[in-house]
Amino acid sequence: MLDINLIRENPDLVRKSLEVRQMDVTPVDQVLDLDLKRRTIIQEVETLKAERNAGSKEIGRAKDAAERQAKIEAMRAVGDKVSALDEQLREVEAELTAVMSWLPNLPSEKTPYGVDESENVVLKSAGQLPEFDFEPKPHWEIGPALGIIDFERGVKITGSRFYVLSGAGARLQRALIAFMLDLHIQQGYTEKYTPFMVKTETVFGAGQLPKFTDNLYKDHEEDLYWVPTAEVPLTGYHMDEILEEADLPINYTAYTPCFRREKMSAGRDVRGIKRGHQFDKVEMYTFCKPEDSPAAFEKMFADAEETARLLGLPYRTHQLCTGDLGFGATITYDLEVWAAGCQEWLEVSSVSNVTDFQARRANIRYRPEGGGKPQFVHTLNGSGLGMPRVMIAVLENYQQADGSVIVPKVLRPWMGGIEVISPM
RNA sequence: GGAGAGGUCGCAUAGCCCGGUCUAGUGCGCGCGCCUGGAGAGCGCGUUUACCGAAAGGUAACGAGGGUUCGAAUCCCUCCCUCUCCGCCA
Repeated sequence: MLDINLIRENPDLVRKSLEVRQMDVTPVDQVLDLDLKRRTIIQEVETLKAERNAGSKEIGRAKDAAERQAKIEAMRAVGDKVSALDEQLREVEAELTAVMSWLPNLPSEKTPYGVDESENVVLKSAGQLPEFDFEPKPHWEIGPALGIIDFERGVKITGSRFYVLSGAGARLQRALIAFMLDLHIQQGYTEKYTPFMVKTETVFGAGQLPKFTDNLYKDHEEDLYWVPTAEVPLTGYHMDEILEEADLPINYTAYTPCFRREKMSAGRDVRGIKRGHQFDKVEMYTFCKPEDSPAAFEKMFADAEETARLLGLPYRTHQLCTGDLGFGATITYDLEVWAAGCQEWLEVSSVSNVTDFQARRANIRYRPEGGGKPQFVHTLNGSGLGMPRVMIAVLENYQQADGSVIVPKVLRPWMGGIEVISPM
């Protein structure tokens, strides 16, 4: 959510931000209009309420019955006006919130202009692309051949885009999760195990509602959503709280499965495990003071990079341009790892500085040391790498001519002595 | 899922039966000051948040949302949560 004061005082800045995101600017005028209506009604209704409060007190003190009755009649009239205006105010405020909740965050001045993802800026490449003296296979061949990915069973149990990991494959994923969590803990994050189902307010706070309704799974009976990312419950963790400045920054890491309907991407990336309705991910999340968020952003991205580096995966990084920037983000770096089999760079991490956008929605503030008004915190989120895609890269880059796959050294502590995954 | 109890200003509580003097008393905690060689005790003052307003000031919030009323922490309804017991269950 944007600051209504900012929109009121600097509407051109907000229009500009919508333009660079290639979005329609008319909501800005709607907001200005509704905001004016709102404030007009508030002034009117609050004057009447003050009158009613004073009048009601007099009634309490009034001795003369006739005078008292007259006053009651008068106040009843005032009360009716108040009710009518309150109703109007509710409507205007609901409308205002509705429009506001669709406005994206303002891009940072450090985010380069661009129309769409083709204009994202390359930051760097790191690591050596693996070389093979044979034709490297895609994971959808490696996995089934090794008996560690079972597409048919997934489809049988649930439907298309679902799969089962078996034996060393399932274990490999568990190793990845454990490796990442332990690494992030070393990097200064506190592990959280959160609910995987959350209520509407929580999804709204993280900025996934109302815009991404179509991508969420929902239990309509209980009015609960399945988390599309750990970012959602981690944002909600401090919802409606006032944190102490001394406690900031707060860094969390969490493993969760992620559930996405992906209606919009139907038909894309259907082969293999690249894009499913359910996938596992380890997330990093930070709450900090506004002035600290640029540095926290660089740190979090460095932490994501370290994850790829330790796994020995060649990667490259991008900065998203304004046209490709996510809804709540002001600035985003993406990290892609190379997958030798499908010959593709796979996006495995996206780190964003969300500034106070989620903090406003979720009402997360901190009290400055030495007192003063509570301020909104800044929040940042980043994937500590999405599991299936990292798994793809590991399987495809570490494959050998005989069809076996070498287990990266950093994962071996969790593999129970398995150094090479061989056909069963 | 059933029965009962309860949710009030950081914490603990009073107020609710009998609606107005209650944004709300008290204790603890916390902050500032006095006192003291210093500390403690003691004393004094202060100690939620949001919104509207240039300001003065005003409005709102006693789990949430509705209702009754001139007026609701207080009465009525719905929902949520916590605790105790029962049922069921990994």
